[in-house]
Amino acid sequence: MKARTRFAPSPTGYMHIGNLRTAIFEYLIAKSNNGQFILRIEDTDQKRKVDGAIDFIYDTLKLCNIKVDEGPNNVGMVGPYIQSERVKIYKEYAEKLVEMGKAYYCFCSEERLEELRKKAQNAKRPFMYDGHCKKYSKDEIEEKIKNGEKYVIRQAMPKYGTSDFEDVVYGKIKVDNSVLEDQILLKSDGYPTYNFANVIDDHLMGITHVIRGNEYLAQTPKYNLLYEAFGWQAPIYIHVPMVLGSDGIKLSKRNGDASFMDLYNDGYLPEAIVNYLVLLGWSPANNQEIFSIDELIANFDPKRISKSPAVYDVKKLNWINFQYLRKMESKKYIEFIKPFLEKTYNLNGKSDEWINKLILLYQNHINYGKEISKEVELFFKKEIDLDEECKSFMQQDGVDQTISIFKEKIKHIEEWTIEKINDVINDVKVEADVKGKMLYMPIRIVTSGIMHGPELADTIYLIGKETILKRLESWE
RNA sequence: GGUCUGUUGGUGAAGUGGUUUAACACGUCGCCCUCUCAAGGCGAUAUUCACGGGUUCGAAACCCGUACAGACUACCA
Repeated sequence: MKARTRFAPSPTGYMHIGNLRTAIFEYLIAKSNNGQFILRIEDTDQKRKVDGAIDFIYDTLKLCNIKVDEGPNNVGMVGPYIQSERVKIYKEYAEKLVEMGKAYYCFCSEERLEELRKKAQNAKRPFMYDGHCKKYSKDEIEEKIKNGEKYVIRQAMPKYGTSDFEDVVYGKIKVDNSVLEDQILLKSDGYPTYNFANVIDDHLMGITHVIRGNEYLAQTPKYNLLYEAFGWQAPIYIHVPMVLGSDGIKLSKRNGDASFMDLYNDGYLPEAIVNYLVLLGWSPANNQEIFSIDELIANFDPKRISKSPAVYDVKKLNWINFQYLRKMESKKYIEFIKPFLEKTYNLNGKSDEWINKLILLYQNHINYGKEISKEVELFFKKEIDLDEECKSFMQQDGVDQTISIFKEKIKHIEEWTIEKINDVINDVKVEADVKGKMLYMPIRIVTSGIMHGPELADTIYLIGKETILKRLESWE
């Protein structure tokens, strides 16, 4: 079966990873069924609209290697793809529904609704619109509209019986019709509500699989009633569990790094983010953890989506990103990391060869791009400042001798290469008759000022002859 | 309050009635390697699947109840 899925965000200019994950699931289901992935912008709430949001969504998806087959910027056969440009369509269908007796005009004022709400609250009863406006005749309605009275169109829910449907991940969901409210389909500003627009659009756009957050699970019977009223076939429903923050609360802007762009800017690879996100709430039949997008398409099975919410955990993302980073080709890796280095350090006067070596030195040290800056700090410090641990190490017998031999040898080194530096260290080993810690640590401390760092010869090489000699001179 | 949903270790999770004395991965801890850090290797880390009943020869898995959590209950999506 060919699938058509859709990603239908509202254009708020921000995408948290829960949203992105839904988009990924939608994309994977479309592609694993040889189908299309559609982008539809749900901007029926005009107050929340943000300029440039559509391009932002396209950019994000593109970074993630998710190709939009049809959408506002690459229009297909079932456009327009922005709901605010489809208001005529919704109005037409809403009126059709009224004619069929499945919906009705409602002229109730906000005040009246407010009063009903209060009454319900006082009586500790759930609030439900009372169907007050159902009573108007066709003529009365026409009259009211002619007089410019504001109206909405509400769906007329059945009062008895139950509605059920089958969800791919949650199974059978059953709801009593009596708890379904006569929800608003068309708002008084002429715009449809989400509840209406999504049904009309999904049908008109030929959407076969609806993938969305499980907050819609209990609402779906209402949508099915709409499909039924029009005589349309309801799509396959795949409701997905929420993504929670580490505090166990639903992700939101306030979680900071829960936004894709924040992660991207911190130097997480989009492939790694996608890979991680797919594993939140879904698991493959085998134990594979690292997936290319094509492998995901080949392996994704919506039946294996979990029912319970997943907590977003950066530690695992770090690990996955690290797996991608370490497997990158040197050239690509350097290209990727360099901007993060440039952000914190002035690289003027440093050769490309130096920069590249430095970056490569840390290929298996960092989890994400931004981490490079604190790792390489020692190579940009002018002064070294020994801590207590270093100082006390340097108090030991024989250390001074090791240093002076090293000083002498390194001063007369022929070429400043890692190999030659290693030769010098080896010579010191023989001449001073020390090895292991007693050989390396004194040299390490005097040259770099710290006890922990990458390979000594590399470190010395990158710090540079001039600085090394200066540090050795000022020792004692 | 009502409706719907969920509950396996710090985290992601496997598991659909019987080699499960609960996989795998992240994390954490320990050991090895090593001048150190990182990486890598090895090992430890849930007497038990929210709780209480049942069904069954046998339950994390099936049923019922309770607790807790979340979502929905908007002219938001």
